[in-house]
Amino acid sequence: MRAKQTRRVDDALAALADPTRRQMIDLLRERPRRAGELAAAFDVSAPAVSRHLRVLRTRGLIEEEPAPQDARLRVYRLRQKPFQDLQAWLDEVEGFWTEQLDSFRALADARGRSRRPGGDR
Amino acid sequence: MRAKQTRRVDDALAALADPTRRQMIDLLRERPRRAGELAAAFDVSAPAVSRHLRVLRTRGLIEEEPAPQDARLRVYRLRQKPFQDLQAWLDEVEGFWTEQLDSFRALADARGRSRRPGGDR
DNA sequence: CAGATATTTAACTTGAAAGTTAACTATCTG
DNA sequence: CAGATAGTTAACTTTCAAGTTAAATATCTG
Repeated sequence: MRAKQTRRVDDALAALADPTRRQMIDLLRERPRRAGELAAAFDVSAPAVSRHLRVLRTRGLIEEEPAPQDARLRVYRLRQKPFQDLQAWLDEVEGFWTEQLDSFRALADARGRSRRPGGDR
Repeated sequence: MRAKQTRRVDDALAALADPTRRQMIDLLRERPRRAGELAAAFDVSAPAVSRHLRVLRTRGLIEEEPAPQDARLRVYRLRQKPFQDLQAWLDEVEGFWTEQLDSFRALADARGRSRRPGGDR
């Protein structure tokens, strides 16, 4: 039913697992940027940055296009879809609290959260 | 000043990077579960599951408490905060499209998106 | 054309992550 | 108490991600 979506969420999460890539997203969130701009922002070598960008691209989080004025430069920008997918997944997870917590937390609070009169399960 | 929040988002993303852990969240989303229940759901050994749970716990995504009736059992449940933090971060990222894309894309489209025809994407 | 610039690919090293089996701890049950 | 059950920790192996430097590719500039 949602195997493909699940796959995309996993892709996005895998891509975002590395803090450097996470920060790259934060930079690209402000505006599209060239590879060199990003490389300057992080204290790692250019090849390392290049590989991070490749990961982000193959996982679908960003897209690349050559800069119009100078074809040596490559400009990277965010793609929307994976972030939408992530949000959709998080909304599902949030259901845990909106659906269940009402009844559950009411019960938990009622019994003081650490005591154990038989309640759940 | 959101260094601490950034840290938490990185923690959450690191914890969710592994697809097995991602699926564990999906199971815990339905209801709190024991370690053994989760182990049964995944085709890996119990120690492997135990370690995944530890990662999820130390990164703050779940919490553990002994089951009331049988202290051998440990019940794991989702914690809300990291997911809220993630959503907050995603909302920031989404700003890219709502704030900037309007003007940016309008401009890009207006000038034909690049000097070359066709190749794009 | 020669040299500089931007970025990627290649080749390699290293550290950590994830899996395994075996052993340990704690708790329950007859 | 003896044995079973639930789960974790220990010790080890293997795979892989991320970093590095060096070389390659492509494009711009004088």
